[in-house]
Amino acid sequence: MLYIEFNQFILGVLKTKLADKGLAEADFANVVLESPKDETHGDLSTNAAMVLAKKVGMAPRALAEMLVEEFKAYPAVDSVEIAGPGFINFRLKTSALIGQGIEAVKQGAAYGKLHAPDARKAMVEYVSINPTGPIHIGHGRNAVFGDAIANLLEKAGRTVWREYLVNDAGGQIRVLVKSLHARYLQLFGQDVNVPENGYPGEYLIDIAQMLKDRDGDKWVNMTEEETLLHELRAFAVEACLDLIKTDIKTLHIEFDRYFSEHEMHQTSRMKDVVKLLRDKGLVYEGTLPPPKGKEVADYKPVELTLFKATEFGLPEDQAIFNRAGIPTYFGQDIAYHYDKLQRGYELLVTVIGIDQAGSFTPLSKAIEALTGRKDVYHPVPYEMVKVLRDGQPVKLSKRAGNIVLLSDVLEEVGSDAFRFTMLTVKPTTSLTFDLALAVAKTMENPVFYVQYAHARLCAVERQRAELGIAPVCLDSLDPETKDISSGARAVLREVMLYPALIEQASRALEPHRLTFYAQNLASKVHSWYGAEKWLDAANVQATHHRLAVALAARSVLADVLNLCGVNAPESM
RNA sequence: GCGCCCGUAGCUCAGCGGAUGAGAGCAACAGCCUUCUAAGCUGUCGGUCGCAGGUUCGAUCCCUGCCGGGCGCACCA
Repeated sequence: MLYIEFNQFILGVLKTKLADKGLAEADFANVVLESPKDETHGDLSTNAAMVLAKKVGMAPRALAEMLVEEFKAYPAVDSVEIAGPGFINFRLKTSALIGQGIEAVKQGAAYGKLHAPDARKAMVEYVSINPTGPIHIGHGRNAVFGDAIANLLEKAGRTVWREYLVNDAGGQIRVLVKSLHARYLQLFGQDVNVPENGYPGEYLIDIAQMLKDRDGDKWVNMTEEETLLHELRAFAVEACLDLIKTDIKTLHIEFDRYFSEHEMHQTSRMKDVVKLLRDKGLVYEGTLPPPKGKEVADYKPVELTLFKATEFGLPEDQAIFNRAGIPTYFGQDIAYHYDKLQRGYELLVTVIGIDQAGSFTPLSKAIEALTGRKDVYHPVPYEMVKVLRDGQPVKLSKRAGNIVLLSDVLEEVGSDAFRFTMLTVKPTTSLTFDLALAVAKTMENPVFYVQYAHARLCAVERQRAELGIAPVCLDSLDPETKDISSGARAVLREVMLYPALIEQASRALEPHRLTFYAQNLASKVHSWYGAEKWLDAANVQATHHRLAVALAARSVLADVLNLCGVNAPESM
């Protein structure tokens, strides 16, 4: 792939030419080869001279001058210019771009696939919502991002494992069972309310009915909470998880594993990790000060097992076990992540709500302590989704029972529109989802713009056959052809940049760049489509050159949509 | 009080660990279908990048302090 090879060539030149300047590997880390914002500045541009000038002890432009001749020697380079404060701008030969187009068509889905810079196995953990009810729209954002990140990492050449943590061991399950039991009793005509802090959602009525169908009145006279918990836990969790899995499936997401917290606690992970941290002097028995900013009437200092988060500059230490000796959420988390490490994963990505920032920060420190590395744990925080219904904000609360269900939204706008829309905004921007607008705006949703481009490219191929024009033979194309218009060249330029997108987006774990690239490429396609007629039975050779470009665009467009988890339709 | 996120065109948002005259989509306005899908194309309009300092040859981007919005803050999840 041209971009990758050229990038390596540039780094090679830099290292050779500046070998005696005492530069370290790290100095080259900031050197980037990118497409200039302004296309009149060429096809690619590097900041190398500016980034390295200071270390080398030369003025940026002078350093650039020194390097230009070497760069000119690269076969695909047509011309090199030094611009502004010291940018080195490259214009590539159109024949080289055509070569990239041909490569893209030939390689298909393999085009843009990279070899990971290091072989560490990656695990992406996402969704992971508690199995206490259906998914709401905010979790949908998590699901879409996690899945796209996993796709991206795979495309970048990593081995990726997708996992959902089923938190079936905490106190919320106890509450769930109590709520379910109340609904169950209601089915038998008893005047019982769902507990104050329980789950009032109507889905539990259906689940209670399933329980009644299965067990009849077996639990009507059972009041022993522990027995109910023991007997109904698995049933309740499974039923709720089924609701979640249905939505996950609608989004075309598949996990490699639903990891059960409950099962993990049958192993010694918890004990082991605490011992490890204790041996490092990071775990001790102590008390926590009263919480700030929030009145707690019944605060009493109690001796707990604590993780020394303050050692890492955090304001408070973190409890690993509560006063009853049961692992806290944080405690479970370090055990779970220790488990991931034990399974051989060394790149741990977790898509997690920003409201849990307080929990993933100490966790990152614990993982740092366990591995001695800072680049193992990568939380991807995302802002909550705010929902407008009839112009009014909807308070998202599972407890209040007025959540906006993902399944409802998907029914209204479809998986493609939902996934693409979620990926058009970076995760740390809070997103307002206007339900009325989502339906009404369907036609102006950018996903249709991109899909339409793909459909057009397919339509042209069908038209070709109808006109009796022979299919394109890639090996007989002439790279030096003059049949490539500026519109077609612009498309090829995007195709050439696709590997750069994969490289950069995967490194930054930023899948929203995929949708921006897709819109950009689609825009170039539509623009070219309007500017020039592609099919011309009287000039088959020129037609073939144009069709080759169209095929390349189609292949890349399909691939980038695939990474987003969005369909690439052949017709619309 | 502390912590995390955000504040860029009327609206929704990009701007990839600093740099070549601030971008896209939508909305508004003006054009383009006897010719490959007009769910499209072409053009116009539109921003003192929340405010104030600082670092630099240069800041939307980095640092500090404000202002505004969202979220979180024991042994809840």
